[in-house]
Amino acid sequence: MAEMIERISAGLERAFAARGFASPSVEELRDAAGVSLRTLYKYTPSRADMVLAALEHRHRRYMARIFTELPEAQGGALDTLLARVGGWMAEEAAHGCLFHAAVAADPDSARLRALLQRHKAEVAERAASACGLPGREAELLLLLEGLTQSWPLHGAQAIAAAQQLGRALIQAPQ
Amino acid sequence: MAEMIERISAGLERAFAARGFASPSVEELRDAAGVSLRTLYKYTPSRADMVLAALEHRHRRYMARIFTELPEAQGGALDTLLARVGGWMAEEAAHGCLFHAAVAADPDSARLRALLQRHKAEVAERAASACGLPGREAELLLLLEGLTQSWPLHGAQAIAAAQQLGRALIQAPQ
DNA sequence: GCATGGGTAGAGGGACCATTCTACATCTGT
DNA sequence: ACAGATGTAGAATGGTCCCTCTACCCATGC
Repeated sequence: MAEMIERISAGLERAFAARGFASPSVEELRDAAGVSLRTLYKYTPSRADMVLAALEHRHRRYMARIFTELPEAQGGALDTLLARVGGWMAEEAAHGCLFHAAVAADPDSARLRALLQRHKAEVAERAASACGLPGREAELLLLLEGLTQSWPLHGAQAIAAAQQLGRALIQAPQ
Repeated sequence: MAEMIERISAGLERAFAARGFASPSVEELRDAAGVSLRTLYKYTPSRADMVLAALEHRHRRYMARIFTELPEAQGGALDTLLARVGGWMAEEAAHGCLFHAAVAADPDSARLRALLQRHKAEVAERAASACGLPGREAELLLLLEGLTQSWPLHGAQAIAAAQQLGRALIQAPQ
């Protein structure tokens, strides 16, 4: 059933977000997913697949939360975007970006690397289009990544810094 | 001897940088350090200590490479700083910041978290003082982290984006 | 009534790994 | 010459973990 993989992915995402990627054993993941070991392995045939399922679920949630119903105005869109990322950090990702954490925990996995790249590229692209700044994906991704990574250290100050740099980005041409 | 711990730390840093923090076994670390298992455990009594020794060594190398002999001029200093971080990424950290990777691989370690915070705080402080931008640590760290994290995706474009945002930071007051 | 598909519960295999311990080599100062 | 500190080489231990497999339960349709 489609609901089963959704339920499993949601549980896995919760488990990995709370406990990191290295330490939770498959038995802990089973408890978090709320199914039996056999069913867990049926839908995600290896621990690596459990990681991928969790990240795909997170990607969907992140995109939905960050990009839906942004204001139309250029500056307003970017400001809102950055504030939402700050809110996401506070509520969901106090330990930093889950995609980077997954790759760091298993740097040899090509599938994981590809998923990270796809996630970041899609975020940059959606941000550029939402803010009306085509071709500025590099600058926007730099702001978003900088905010995500410096939020644990500077909190609300990091959001303000990102918004200030974002205004400079909009005013500066080229 | 002091040279022994230095040699071990250097080898450990190389091993973790090349293979990540999760997968290398202590035997691999021993080979990378070029000493016996007994000596390795004498200077770093647990695998967690090996990680800390590697990160301390990296911190020293990073600070020395990024911050020595920066130009005096405000804009020149920040431009050079960001270019050097780009060079560091290309040559030494193609897979991203080693400190973040270590914390991601073992999120429960308080010592590791503290070391990450100290490293980032010191980087931000040195950057602010080198660029003559006291009180702008949050903005500078955001730029540096953004560059570090987006470099794997955008390469030289990421450096240019960081430098452009850096110029905006210097011109904008407050 | 019962075959079947999809679920639970949980034990076991086989491999790997961090750490400790034993036995031996080599330098150094006296 | 030799005692002691410091090193190497590598085996043994104890534990954990991923994954598989057996045994069983239960709804649904014919």
